[in-house]
Parts: sequence; C-alpha cells; structure tokens
Amino acid sequence: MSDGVRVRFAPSPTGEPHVGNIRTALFNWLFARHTGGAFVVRIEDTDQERKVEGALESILASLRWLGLDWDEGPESEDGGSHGNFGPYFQSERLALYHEAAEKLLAGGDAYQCFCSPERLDAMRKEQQRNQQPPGYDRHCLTQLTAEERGRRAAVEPHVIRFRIPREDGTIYVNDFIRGQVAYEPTVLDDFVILKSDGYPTYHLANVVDDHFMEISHVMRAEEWLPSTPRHVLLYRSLDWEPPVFAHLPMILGPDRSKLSKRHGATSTLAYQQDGYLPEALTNFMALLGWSLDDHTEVFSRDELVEHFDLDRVGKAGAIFNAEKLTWMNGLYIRQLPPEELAERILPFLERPHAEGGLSDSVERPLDAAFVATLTPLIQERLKRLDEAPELLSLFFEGLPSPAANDLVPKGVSPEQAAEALTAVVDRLTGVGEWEEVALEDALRPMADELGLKTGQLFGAVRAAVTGRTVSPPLFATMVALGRTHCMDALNNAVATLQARA
RNA sequence: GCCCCCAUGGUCUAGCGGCCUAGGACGCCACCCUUUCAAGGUGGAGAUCGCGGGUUCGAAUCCCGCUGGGGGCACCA
Repeated sequence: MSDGVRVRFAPSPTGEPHVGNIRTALFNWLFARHTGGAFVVRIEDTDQERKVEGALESILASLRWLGLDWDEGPESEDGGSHGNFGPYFQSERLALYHEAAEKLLAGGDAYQCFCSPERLDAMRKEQQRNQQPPGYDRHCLTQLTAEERGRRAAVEPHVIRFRIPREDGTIYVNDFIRGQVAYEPTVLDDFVILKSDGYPTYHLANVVDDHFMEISHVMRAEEWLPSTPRHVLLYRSLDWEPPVFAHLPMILGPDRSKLSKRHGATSTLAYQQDGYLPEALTNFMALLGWSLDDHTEVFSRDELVEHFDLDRVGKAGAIFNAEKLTWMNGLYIRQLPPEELAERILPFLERPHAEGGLSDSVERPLDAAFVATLTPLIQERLKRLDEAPELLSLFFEGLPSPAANDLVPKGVSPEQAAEALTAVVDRLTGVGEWEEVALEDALRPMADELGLKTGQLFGAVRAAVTGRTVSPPLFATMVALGRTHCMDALNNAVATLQARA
C-alpha cells in the first residue's frame, strides 16, 4: 500500500478547527508520510453563508503549528495554491461540478427540482408528524416530464438532485476500518448535488474533487459514514473508480458526545495559547484511535511516521482526556534542551499580563540570556509553558513582602525565626562567591547550630527571599536573584518579624 | 421515527480461541528520595472484558439477541 497514495484533508472554512478536525488531518498526514504518498489540503468553501472570516487562516495556522506540511494545497491565507491538481479551493472549481452534474442529468441519474424551501419544509414537517423518515418526495421527478424540467430550468431557479436508484440492490460501502457496510437504497432520498446558487453540495464536490485529484484513500471522521453510500452511487453513475474509504473513530467530549464549542477549549490554536507543545499534542492525538502495541506511547515525529498504519486504527470513539495530554506535555518539556525551552518560554513571559504574561510593569523585551539562566530552575516543574510566568515572576519583581506568617516555620516562635534570619544575614555577609555550593555550605550547618530542622530554616529563608512558600530549589534561586536582592530581602524579613514582636 | 457505527477499570488503550489468576499509560492513594514544589523510584486500590444466549475440549476474543452509547437523516459540511 505504498504506490500512488494520495490523501487529503478537506476542511471547510467555517470556524476554528478543533482537535477532532486536526486529528483527522494528522492521520492523513501520517499515512501520507508513512507511505511516501502525497498529503493535499483542499478547502471546501462551497457554502457562501457559513463562511467565517479568518477561518482559513486558523486552519492553516493549526496545520503549520503542528508541522503538518502539505504537498499540495493553498499557498497562504491570501489565496493561491501549489500542486498539479489545483485549484484547491472548491469555489474555484465550479466548472468541474457543473460538468459532472450535466453528465448525470444527461444519463438520467439526476434531475432538476423546483420545489421551494417552503414546500420542502412543509413536507418534512408532515413526514415528522407521521413519524416517517424525512426525505424528498420526488415531486419534481414524478409530476414533471424531463422536457418540462428542461424548459423551466432555463428560466427558473432550481437545484439538481441525484436520483437514487431505488430499484437497484443493496449498496455496499467497503470501509477499510469497519469492513463492509450495507445500505438499502430505499433508505436514501434524492439529495441535492447542485444548489440553486450554482454551488455544489458537499457530496458532489467531494466526489468530483477526490476523483480529479486522484485521491487514493479517503480518511475522514466517522460522522461521514452514513453519507458514503451516496458517494458510492455517485462514483458508480459517473463511472469512476471510488477511493478506499476509512472512517476514523470520532473524538468525543467528556460527555461522550461529538466535540463542539460547548466542550470548552477544543480549538487547536487554544492549545498553543495554553502552552502545549506541538510535538506533545501530535503524539497525544495520534494515540486517540491508534496504537502501536501494549506499551509504547511516547513517539517522536519520525517514529510516528515510521509506525503509523491504518490497520492499527481502532473503531470506537475516544474522549479527549486533557489530563493525560498535560502529563505528556510535561514529559516533552522535560526532554527539551534547556536553551530551547527558554526560547519557547519567552513569548509566554512577554505577552501582556492580561493574557497570562508577566506583570506589565516588567519591561519588554526581556533579557533572553537571563531567562535562559532561569529556565533550568523550572523545567521539571512545568507542565505547560503558560505556567512559566507564575513560576518565574519572583525573579522579575522587586523585593518581596512576605507574610510574617510564612517567615515563621511550623514549631518555631517568631522570636526564634527573627533570630535565625539575623544569623543568616550575618553568615551570608561573609560569603565570598555568591554561588550555589558556597551558599549551601554556609547555610546548611546553621540548622543544627540554631536547633532547627533544615526544612524549617530553609523555609524561612525561602519565604524571606522569594516571598513565597514554594519556589525552585533555594540556592539556585538565590543565585539567580543576586546577592543584593537576597540580603535586602533578608533584612526586610527580620524587620517585619521584629515589628510584629 | 428510520438507518448506520461502536462497546476491555474514571480516561486512552493492548488483546485478533488456550501465553489472561486480563497487560501498559493517565489520574488517584501510600511509601521512598528530598530545603518547599516538582521530577524520579517502589507499591496499591480500581474491570464479574455492557448483559443474555449459543459455537468450542476451551471465548475478552467467533455467532445471535438485548441493552447502552454515539453518529446520520438540509439548497451545512
């Protein structure tokens, strides 16, 4: 299955792509790369009313962010395409659809329909009332002759419907993942293939494009399975060879229903904003509906490409478990070279405070070299990049004002604490090089001397120097903070305790 | 209402007739390590493999029914 593989991701620009959409893109991309085939992106912009400003942009941005490069497709947000099977915007391929529709019309496999939306609506309501399956009643096919339809079509707005061959036998859809699925033609109705505005519906456009773009495998979400018999019929009537179909299990929200906006942060780009690494998201999404074996789950991009295959794709829908994604993200963060992590963290620190960045009073741009020295302190504490500002803010703010409470460790009196911190100030004054080992050598023995536990002493110093009870390792933190900052903070802490006493 | 798909711990999954007293991972709990928080290590709780029938010497694995969940039934994709 490596010869002439051509797959496609065919989104419609109707909104921000969510992780379900992009997971489909990922599987297509992986399959293309695995087989050495082509990955094409086609924009299905046939619905003039549902078009959303900026949607195309976020689709392409999502793909780029995740590194899902396409061999053929749109060049940029401004239009333009590359590849030999273009154009890659359906709105620019109208002639092809009309040609196909004409062919179907001529062969008697399609007919013009003049029914008004009102009539169709009333018909559907009636069917619903009678608990009948909704579907077109063939009014224009049975009440009008072909001749009459042709005459009216020249002057009246109309749609073109595909005529379901009800008299034919069972329609079989061969799905690579699900096997053979049978549909009785009688449960299908004459669906619209060409709308009155001259644009095709999904069904027609899809089949025509997949044919002319020589798509070998159609991999899409399972929600498309029920419309596949229509597509099979279209291929048959057009006398074209259908591609291999593979309907991927869906990604579900926590309530097990189809993913949608109301499930919260499902937009792919939102994960970028939330500090997830593209390699982590990719790895995680690959595991939603695909697995290699019973134990491997961390894959580099190359390993994914190497191992991915359709025959290990599952059938059941999968809930997007953000907790596991977060765990995996932390794993990838820890694996990053510190310098690279620093680069990735920088924009998260620099963005406005309202968007999660450091306080706006901190001057931008930040000193990248300084950030690089800080990064190792938080690397194994980070699960998402957007947590960096919170963890690092103490290095960018002035002297802390710790709560007196935090300066007094459990089991110690305020007086003892003040005494201890005073002693620390004294001892630190004598330290030569302000570096980790020297600081530890100076401070660690003091716990015994003062009759405190190490944790108690260090806790008090931590609170004094950082203003927090939780921080990166104390001595590294103190080095990054600098001598002056630490000594001033320590003196302030002593003063705070004395004022309270 | 009709059609289709699916079904292993809370979640993602391995399992394609005997290796399963059902394995891994996330999450959860405990302990260890430890200057806090993490990370790491060890151990643990958690699944009558949705239910009921078959087939078979033997079924999580095959068949049927049921139930449950999901999806689809537009001049939307």
